Amino acid sequence: MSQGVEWALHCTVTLAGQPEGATLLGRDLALYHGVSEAYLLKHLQALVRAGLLESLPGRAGGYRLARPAAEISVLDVVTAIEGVGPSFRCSEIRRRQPGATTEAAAYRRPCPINATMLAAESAWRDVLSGRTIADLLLEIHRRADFDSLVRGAEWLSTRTRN
Amino acid sequence: MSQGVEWALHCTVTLAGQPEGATLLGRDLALYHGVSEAYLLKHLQALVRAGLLESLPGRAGGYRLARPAAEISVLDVVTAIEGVGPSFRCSEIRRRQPGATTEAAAYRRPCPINATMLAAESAWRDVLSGRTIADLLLEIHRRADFDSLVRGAEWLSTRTRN
DNA sequence: GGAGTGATACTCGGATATCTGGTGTCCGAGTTTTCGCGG
DNA sequence: CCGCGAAAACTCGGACACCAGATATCCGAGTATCACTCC
Repeated sequence: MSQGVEWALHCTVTLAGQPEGATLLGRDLALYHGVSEAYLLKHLQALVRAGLLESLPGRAGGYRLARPAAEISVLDVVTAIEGVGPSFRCSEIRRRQPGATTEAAAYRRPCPINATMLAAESAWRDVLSGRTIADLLLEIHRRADFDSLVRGAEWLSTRTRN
Repeated sequence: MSQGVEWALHCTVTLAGQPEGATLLGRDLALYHGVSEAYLLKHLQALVRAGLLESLPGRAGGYRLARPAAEISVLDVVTAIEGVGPSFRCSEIRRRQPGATTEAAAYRRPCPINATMLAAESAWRDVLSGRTIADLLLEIHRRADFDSLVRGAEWLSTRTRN
């Protein structure tokens, strides 16, 4: 799985902790998390395309959530980065084995191997779609070291726009 | 996810359908599934290293299951090919954000983001570990086209060894 | 002083290099078979 | 005819190229700001 997923999730949670309507620069998000700015922009771009973030262009630009954090699931962020397709892709090799029939009707049901893998991915998705960014933000506020949290919030507050 | 996982699963199921103790050549497994022989060997090798298959060297060589199909889970095969590590890897970027404490005690708990991803992967693993190769073989025998099944079995029977 | 206007500075967006891991292939190590030879 | 032995044939195992996708980066499109000018 791409490293960008982690960055995207942290950035989304960070933006969720900002005041309503406020924006943060991609540059500051990169600085805050200690990652490459140019590369992070590429991932933020993907989040914008997926409709999770809003980007304001121009000099007073920045990023902010496109909808409430409680309505953005972790799965939304993951699929925005990784793509929507299943990671396991069945190439239907059963049709190539000797003696296999050519009738399409025999292959309407997915082969059990594929079905199993898809079921596993479905379970994976269920967990991720059951957790929202708002949940993560709340959890972090509860679990994190208090002083670190305050200092981080202070650092961000000096960069918040609007 | 690697294409080799699909090949490995099909080969393992195929071997599970063979008589007790009988072997099949890697070459025949490749022919049967219509895939590259040399590349398939690479994956079979991984299954042997993982202790799922047994390989007999020499002229009378071949592959067979190292233990009963009912004791080989789908997860075993997948991890043999893909590796045991989680696909999501947390780089602990929370420690790099401004104002973060350096005390290790604050980071004993995994960050909620990582915890969520790990929980999802755990659910994924649970599904795969709950399904055995024997289950898949039974399911295939039930669902597959009967004639194709018979012809496939005949083709294999001429190549079975021992 | 206020409004209009052009230049400017700054931000995001897509197009462009680089590199790691999956994909694909090959030849050598090792074992069984087989053929030949001798008893 | 039977036992023995060496050579051969065949199989798996690990080492070696190749390529797609992730990684990393840069420059251009677009907009709010700002300074300057004019009324």
